[in-house]
Amino acid sequence: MSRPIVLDLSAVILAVTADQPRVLTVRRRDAGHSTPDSVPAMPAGPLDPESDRTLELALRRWIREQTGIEVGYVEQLYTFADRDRDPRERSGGSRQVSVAYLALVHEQAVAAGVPAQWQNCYEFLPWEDRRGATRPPALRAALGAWATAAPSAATRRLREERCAICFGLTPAGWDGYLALERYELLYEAQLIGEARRESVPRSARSSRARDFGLGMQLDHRRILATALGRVRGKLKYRPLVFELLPTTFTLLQLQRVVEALAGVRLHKQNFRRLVAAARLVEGTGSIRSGGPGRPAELFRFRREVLRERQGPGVRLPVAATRRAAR
Amino acid sequence: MSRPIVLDLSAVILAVTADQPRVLTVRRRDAGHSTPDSVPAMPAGPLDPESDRTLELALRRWIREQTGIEVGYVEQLYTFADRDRDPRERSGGSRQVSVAYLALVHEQAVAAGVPAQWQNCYEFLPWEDRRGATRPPALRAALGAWATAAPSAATRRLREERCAICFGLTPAGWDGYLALERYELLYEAQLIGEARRESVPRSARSSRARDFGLGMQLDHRRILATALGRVRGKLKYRPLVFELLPTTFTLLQLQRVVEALAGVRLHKQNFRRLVAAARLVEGTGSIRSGGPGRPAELFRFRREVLRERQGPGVRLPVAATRRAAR
DNA sequence: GCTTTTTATACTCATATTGAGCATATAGCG
DNA sequence: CGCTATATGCTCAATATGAGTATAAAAAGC
Repeated sequence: MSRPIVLDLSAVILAVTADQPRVLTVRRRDAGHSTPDSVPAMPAGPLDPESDRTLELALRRWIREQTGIEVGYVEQLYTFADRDRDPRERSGGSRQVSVAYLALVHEQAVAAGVPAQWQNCYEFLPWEDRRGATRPPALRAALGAWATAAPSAATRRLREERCAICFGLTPAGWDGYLALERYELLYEAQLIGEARRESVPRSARSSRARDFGLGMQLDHRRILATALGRVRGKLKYRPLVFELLPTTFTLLQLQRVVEALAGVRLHKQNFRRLVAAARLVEGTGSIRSGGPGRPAELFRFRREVLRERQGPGVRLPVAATRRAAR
Repeated sequence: MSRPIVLDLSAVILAVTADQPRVLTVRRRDAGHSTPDSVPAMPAGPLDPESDRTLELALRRWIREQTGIEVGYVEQLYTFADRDRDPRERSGGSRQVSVAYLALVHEQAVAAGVPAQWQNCYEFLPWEDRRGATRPPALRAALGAWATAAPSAATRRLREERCAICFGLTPAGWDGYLALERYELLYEAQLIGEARRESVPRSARSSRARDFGLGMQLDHRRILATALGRVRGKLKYRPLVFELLPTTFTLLQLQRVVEALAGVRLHKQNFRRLVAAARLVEGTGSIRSGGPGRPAELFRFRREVLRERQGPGVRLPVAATRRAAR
C-alpha cells in the first residue's frame, strides 16, 4: 500500500483585546517536530477517519482538548498539502495534509496549566499593522535589496511591481486583503525565518538573512496570514465583527475592533455614519460611562439587517487605507 | 492501523459560451460508485501521496487525463469531508475527502472519444438564473409547503425567514453570492434529488419528492453551487472575468459574461460607464463588425489596473439584483 | 432605396454616498 | 475653573449610482 495520508485540522482562533487582534497559540508537546517546543503553533490535531463525522466536529474537539476553549463562529479557510510542508514527511513518514479553519471568539482566559496563550497577531506579521508608526522600518530596504538582487532586469521589474502592489506603493494604496500575497512575497525574498528553516539544513542556514516578526511552527504563519486576509475581506460584506464583540458595545469599541483587524485607522464620524446608515446596529438606550470623556451609548447588533441589506458588513473606505499607505 | 484516508481532487471547470455559464462534466467509468454512469460528475481523481508535490499539480494532471483540457486560472474552493458523502465509505471502504478547485477557461472542444461534455450550469441549478422568466415556477410553492410542514410555529418562522433571505423576497433583494445557502436550503427541504439518494435505500425513496434541476454524482452539485457563489463574490473585487474572455472583446461581450455568471441582467449604459471609470479595459482601436447593429470597438484588459485600484472588479449594482428579484 | 431592427455610444439629471472637516456636548481630573 | 478626552450632530464639496434620452452605424426585410 502507498504512503498513508494524515489529515490535520488546524485552527486560527482570533479575538480582539485592547485594540489588538490576538491569536491563540499552543506550545506543542508532540514528538516528531524538528522545531523546538518554544516556537508557537496553532492548535491542531488529526482527523480520526473512524469516529469524526465532520471536519468541523473534529476541529472543535481538538480545540477543546488543547486549549479548553469553546469556540462559536467557525469557517473553513484553506487546505495546505504541499509535500514537505512538515519535516515529518521527509523522514519517510506519512503525507501531512492540513485543513485550516478560522474561529472568532471573545478573548477568554486560558485555564491554569494549559500550555496555550493569546498573542498579538502583529507580532508574527508586524508589517500588517498600519495604524501607527510601528511597522518594521528596515522592511522596505530589505525588499529593495531583494529586487536589486534579481538575476535579470525583467525579473527585477517584476519584483518591484509585486512589492509596489503588495505594500501599497501604487495609487491603489494599501489593501489589507492581500495579507497572504505579502507573506508569500517575503517568504520568497527570504525575509521569513521559516523559508530558511525548511529548505536548508540547520548548519548551512544563511546568517545574513533576517526575519521580520516572530516565527511559528511549520507553515502556521502562512496559515495566520491566510486567516487575516480572509477576515479583512469578509468584514466588508458579512457582519463578522460582532462575533468578536460583547452583545452590547459602544460605537468606538466597534470601530477599534474593525481597525485592529483591518490594521488601519478610520475617520470616526464617518464610521458611525456608515454603521448607522447600514442599520447594522441599534441603540439600547443605556449608556456606558466610567472612563474619561463623555459617556457613550451602548449598541447591539441588528440581526434583521440580514433581511434588509445585501452583503451587510463594514465597508472600509478605500481612502483610509490609502492614507495609511503614506 | 485505522481506516485510511483517500484525498480526491475535484475540479469545477467553468467557461461562458453563448451567454451561458458552462461546466465541464465527465461520465465516470470508475467502479465502486452506486450512482449510474449516466449521472454527470466533475473531473476528479485521488492525490498520489508519493509523487504529487502539490494539490494543484495533481488536479491539473487529473484534468488533463480525464478531459484532455489544459486549464489556466485555478483556485482552491473548499474541502468536503463529511462522513458518508461517498457511498463507498459505507461499504467499509476508506474515508473519502475531496478538495474542490475552481478553474476558469475559454470553452474548448473536447477531443473525440473523451467522455467529457460541456453543460449549462443552470441545468443543475436552475433557480440561480434570474435573467429571464425561466426559473422553476413550482419552486416557490414547494418552499412554501416545506415551511408550512414545519413541526412547530417557531421552526416555521425560521424556515420562512431563511427562504425569504435566500431567494431575495426581502428588501435586501437577490444575492447571487448565496448560491450555496440556497442549495443547502433546498437540500434540507428535500427538493434536491441527492438528498434522498444518499440517505434512503433505493427501494424506500419517496416518489412524491421532486428535484429541481439535473442531478450530479455524490455531492458534486453542492460543489458546483459553492463554485458559483465564489465566482459571483470574487467577480466584484478581482478581474476574474477576463479569464473567460478572449484577449480582445466588445463591451457587450464582457457584460454578457458577467451577466451569465451573476445570473442577473445589467443596465448597459451604466455597465460601460462602470468599466470605463474603473479603467478595467482599454480600447484597441480596431472594430468588430459582422453581426447586426453598429460595429463595436474591441477592448482588452488593462493589467495595470492592479496597480491603480483596490479590489479591481466588476462591482455589480445592487439595484439590478433587486430588480431581478421581482 | 427606404424602412425596420439591432447594437453602440454619448450625454443628462436627480439622488445617494463618501471624504474631510467644524462645532458642540458631557464626562473626569488637577 | 480650565484642560483633556470622548461622543455626537451637522455641513459641504466631490463622486458615484440609477434610470433615462438621444443619436449613430450597421444588417435585414421589402
